[in-house]
Amino acid sequence: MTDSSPQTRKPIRIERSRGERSVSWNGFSDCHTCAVRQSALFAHMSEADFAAIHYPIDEIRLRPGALLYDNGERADYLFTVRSGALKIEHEGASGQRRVTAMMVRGDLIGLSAYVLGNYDGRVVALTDAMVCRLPIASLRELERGSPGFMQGMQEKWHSTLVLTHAWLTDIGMGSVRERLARLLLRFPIDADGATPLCTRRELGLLLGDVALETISRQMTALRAEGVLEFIDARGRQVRIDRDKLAEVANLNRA
Amino acid sequence: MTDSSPQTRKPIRIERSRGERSVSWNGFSDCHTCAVRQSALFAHMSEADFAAIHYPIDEIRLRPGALLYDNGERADYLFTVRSGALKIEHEGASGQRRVTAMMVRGDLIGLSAYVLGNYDGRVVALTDAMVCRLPIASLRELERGSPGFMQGMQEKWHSTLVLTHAWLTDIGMGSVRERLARLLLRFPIDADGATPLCTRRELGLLLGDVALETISRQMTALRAEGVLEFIDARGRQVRIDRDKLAEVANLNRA
DNA sequence: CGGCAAATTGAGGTAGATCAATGTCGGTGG
DNA sequence: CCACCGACATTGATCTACCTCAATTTGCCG
Repeated sequence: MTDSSPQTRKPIRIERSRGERSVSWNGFSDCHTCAVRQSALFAHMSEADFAAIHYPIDEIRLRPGALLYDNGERADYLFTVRSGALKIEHEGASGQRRVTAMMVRGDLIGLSAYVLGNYDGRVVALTDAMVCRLPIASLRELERGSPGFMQGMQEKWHSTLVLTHAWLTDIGMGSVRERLARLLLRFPIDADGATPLCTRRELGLLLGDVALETISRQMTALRAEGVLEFIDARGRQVRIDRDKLAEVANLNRA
Repeated sequence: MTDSSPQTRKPIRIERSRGERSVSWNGFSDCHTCAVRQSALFAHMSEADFAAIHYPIDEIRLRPGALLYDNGERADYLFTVRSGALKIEHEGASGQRRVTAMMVRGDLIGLSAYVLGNYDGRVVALTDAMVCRLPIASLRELERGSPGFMQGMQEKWHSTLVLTHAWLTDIGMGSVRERLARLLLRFPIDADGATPLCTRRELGLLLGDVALETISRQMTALRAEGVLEFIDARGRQVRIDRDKLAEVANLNRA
């Protein structure tokens, strides 16, 4: 509908490398055809509202281990996840890190920055991932323009809280075996039915400081039971028998 | 300033007994002299705004174990804590309960109900506690009337999130000894310098399903070390050497 | 006084941590 | 192409923090 001032669309190279792991700009998002648009922030926005965004929405590719943002950084963008998985970490008073959520397709990242102006927590990619980068300035425009926006924002905010609570109970309680099962079920499946994972060490951290050896043992056990099939020899990509795995995950209190 | 329509102030007996444990109405809150008013929702509200509340703010006394509200109940009130301690519980997909926060003096309870209309989670008193009951209808009036209100609400909301994250890291990670130490430090101290606690079982649940025997052993150990002094014979009330206890709590990663 | 709920204390079992060795893949440089 | 390397995974052998089961004690309340 409107011309989204194409001249502002200069391709920005985001360079925030972390060893060889990197974050890179990947092109402009075609929001109109994006499946995520339905589930994300814009669910009940009209096409007209949507077209009124005068800033470009970039698409960013993250490799495993890449840092999307760190705690306290000045925030100009929010993000929605298109593919892959990322973790949100928060730091305790005495320096301990704790994962408070895992974000997948459709989830909105960085929401509290909309209120605070700075990012709260730390976001790292677990697998290869794609995110869309939404300029906060655009969102503020929308807030002025469209009436239902702020309510949608609040709902989204609330659902973030719910997400965290679900994470806590699912991932924080029970035997390692159960919790690992629940965690694996949260990883997104790609087109060919495979599930790309992160390192065993990282899986252990996601479960809240579980030794990587313990994870390894549980993984091999699950493979032996036919719940997992290793695609990659290292078991970085697996095929999951979701019914069986759900069974394992549900062995909790009556 | 305004007449707060005293005729609406009929003393309501709240009866929601739970065995002998009960919730009871205790009188009308004198908000103007309430120390909590500073830290709570009304921090930057003018006296005039405040006087414009046309519903009574009741004060409620809760005995240990009393249920303030349960998940899914229709919500007409928010609460602020005047004294004592309460826990917030959330239920996981497979029925496990997990404590997601402990609320003490000045904390605001039930905030998400302001958006949803129903309570999210379950709130139970850990010790004797007093809370103020704020009619949501009043808050909506304020939202219309005073401009800074909604922002204050969002900040409060955000700080709730931060509280939960702090809880997670402090209480969810490390040895039982450390975590117990951090938990004890969170209990409020009453006028005479004593700290009323809850049962060992309950302490175990707060730490996320720790056996009550383990708690008992740790408590006696801490007493033997002179970190705690038991006032009550049963150790339901203790005097805490906060420096020593903080030391115990900080034995974490370098 | 009897009865009940909470706390303590002991003994033994177990999930998971820790230490250590080996195996395997993927890359990088000669 | 091979040789080497570093990161990751596996596997085994202990070790230990914590759970579980069980007995006993101690208030507290009708």
